[in-house]
Amino acid sequence: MSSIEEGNGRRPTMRDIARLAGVSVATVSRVINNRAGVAPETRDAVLEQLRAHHFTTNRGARGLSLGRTGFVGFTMPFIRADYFASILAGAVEAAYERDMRVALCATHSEHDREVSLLEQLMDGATDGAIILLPEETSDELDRLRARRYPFVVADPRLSLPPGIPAVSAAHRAGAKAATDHLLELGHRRIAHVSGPRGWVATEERIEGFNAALAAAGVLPSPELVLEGDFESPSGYAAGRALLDLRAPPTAVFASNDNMAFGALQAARERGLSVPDDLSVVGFDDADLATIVSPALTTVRQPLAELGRTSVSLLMRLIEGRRFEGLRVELAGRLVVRESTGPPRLR
Amino acid sequence: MSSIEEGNGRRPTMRDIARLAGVSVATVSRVINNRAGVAPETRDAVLEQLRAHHFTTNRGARGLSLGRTGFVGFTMPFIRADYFASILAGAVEAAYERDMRVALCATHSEHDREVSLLEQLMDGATDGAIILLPEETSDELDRLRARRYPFVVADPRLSLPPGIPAVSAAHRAGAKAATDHLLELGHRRIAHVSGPRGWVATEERIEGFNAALAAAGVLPSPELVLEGDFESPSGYAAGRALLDLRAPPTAVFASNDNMAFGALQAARERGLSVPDDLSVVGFDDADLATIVSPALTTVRQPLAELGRTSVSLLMRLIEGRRFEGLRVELAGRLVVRESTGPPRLR
DNA sequence: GCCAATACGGTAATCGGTTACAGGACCCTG
DNA sequence: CAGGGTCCTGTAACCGATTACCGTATTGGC
Repeated sequence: MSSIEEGNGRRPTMRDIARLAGVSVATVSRVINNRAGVAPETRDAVLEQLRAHHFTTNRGARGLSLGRTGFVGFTMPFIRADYFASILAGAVEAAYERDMRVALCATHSEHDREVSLLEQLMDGATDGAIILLPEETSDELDRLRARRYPFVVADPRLSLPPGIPAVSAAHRAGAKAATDHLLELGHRRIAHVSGPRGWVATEERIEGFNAALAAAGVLPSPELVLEGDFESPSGYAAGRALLDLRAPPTAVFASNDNMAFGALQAARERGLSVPDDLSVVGFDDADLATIVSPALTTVRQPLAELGRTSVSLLMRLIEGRRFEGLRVELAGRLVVRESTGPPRLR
Repeated sequence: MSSIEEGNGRRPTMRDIARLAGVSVATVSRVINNRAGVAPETRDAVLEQLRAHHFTTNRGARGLSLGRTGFVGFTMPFIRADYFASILAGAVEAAYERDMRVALCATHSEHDREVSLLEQLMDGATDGAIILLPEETSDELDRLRARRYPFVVADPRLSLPPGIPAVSAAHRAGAKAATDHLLELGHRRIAHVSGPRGWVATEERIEGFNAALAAAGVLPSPELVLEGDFESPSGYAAGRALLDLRAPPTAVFASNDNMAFGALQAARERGLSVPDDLSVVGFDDADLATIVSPALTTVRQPLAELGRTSVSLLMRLIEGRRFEGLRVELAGRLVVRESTGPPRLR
């Protein structure tokens, strides 16, 4: 076939193509970028060479010229199948549609590592970044913003200073919907297994939980609110503790699915039937929620959408105007499955 | 504080630093890259400016100069399933240790898209790529290799032409271990729910399954081998079909955990007890395997290790010598949990 | 006091694109 | 046929780093 790149392994450059087509690099560039002002025959000649030699434009070089890299950074504490992967998937999808790539970094929840990753992302390697569940303090985020590096916080862990763009889920509304559902079924002793205290997600979900109880005229009992860490074992432990109470709850609202699974397991161990003896509601709607038995009633978080929205917000930041205090909150919705039902009559 | 980048948002360049420190760019470069031949005072002066202005070197420009981008591409069909997430996590980790970034692409199992992604990765945007479960035909992969773009196939879907570096799991050995386990427990009517026929993983696991049976002197019965698609519903369907047989199996070895979960569900529906009435073994050791009840006996695949190994192989390709026909196979191991036991006496 | 060796540090080309600007060819009009 | 447009195309200066090569001090030896 041709000889430029088949044999010697060197990718053809625009200059190669220009020489072969007997034109200048400027013309080749015009053809590649579909700019007007090139005679049809010239265009065809160039296109032919481009195709014959499998030319693709060197992103790095283009980035240098344009001051854009075509990369979006994405830092996350962990890469896992559940929550994180869903958000990531949405972000990758949205980036692809905009002809951007996603540069991935896992921080392992180490603060120093995340900070240094951000430094590295800013190395002109990316045009901006999405920081999922940031480990940074508000101060650090503020400083980052002062440096004019475009970034968006996805699902902030702690509450953020104003002026930092963030995308999060509607924790309060979701928690309220979950609790309302249990109340409507007739439950009155409803427990809550929360996430780590202090996190935005935790506090707002507790608020939603309490708001629902208050609206229904149910007095909250502190003994029914236990703190977990969003991992399954903590849900299991909380479940056991709750079932050991003199007056155990008839329903549990867990702040995420993982902990709900743990609670389910605790109930199963006691030989309790779900939902007859205990109703369980989760939060997230992880893949597992439908696979587990009984299938979990849960608040569906629009995780992929969260990723997508983060990218679209970020692109707006990158492309131009700055926004002050831009916040997006995405609504979830309750998905009722098999793990909730009316309390057993006593 | 300083004035270069705080106010106007432009990142300082080496030229800025050089001017501020009263030296040339060459000297700044020498300092940055820790090269010898710079007087201590000069070095200090430069370092001071570097720090004062938060200089970080522009990766894109450095990439252009050096012909290296510091990016490794990673294409995968999906991000969600935990199989993928685990491998990705390993790869990101390994890349980080080598000061590389991972550029992520999800193909959604669309062949055209994957091919075009590879084109894009080769845009000088990455130094090489890892292709997980490639959609490409062997021909296409061969052509890719002819272009001298370094890449490694992780967990090949179809069997690969020689000369293409690949990292895969020890399917045969894993399947044999799983089947041996069931045989040792005393099972003789053992069913297998396979993956899609033609896939390397499927065929090799079937081979391992058959090898174990043969070694134990058990005649294989074709009616006990059903084809699934690695998704949970297909395992459920297969489970129902198997239990409908005149002489149902006492044990099922599913080619992955998802299908094993489906089989578990089918057994539960029939009111059968696992493992007393039916033993079930999976393959993968997904997160869910320990959460589900009874906890699933399964073959643990070293998924994160698969990602790590892929990166390390890729780096060797990128850094230099070519290897012909480099193949790595990673061993898994059987994890015995609660879903397997001796067959009920008849 | 002179010369060579050595240590530093600067100049400029380069990587592969983009693009402002200049300039040539051609056609049309008066 | 001169002058003015229009249309196409080329030249060359960037983008921000790396680095081969060359020039200049400084120093030490004799």
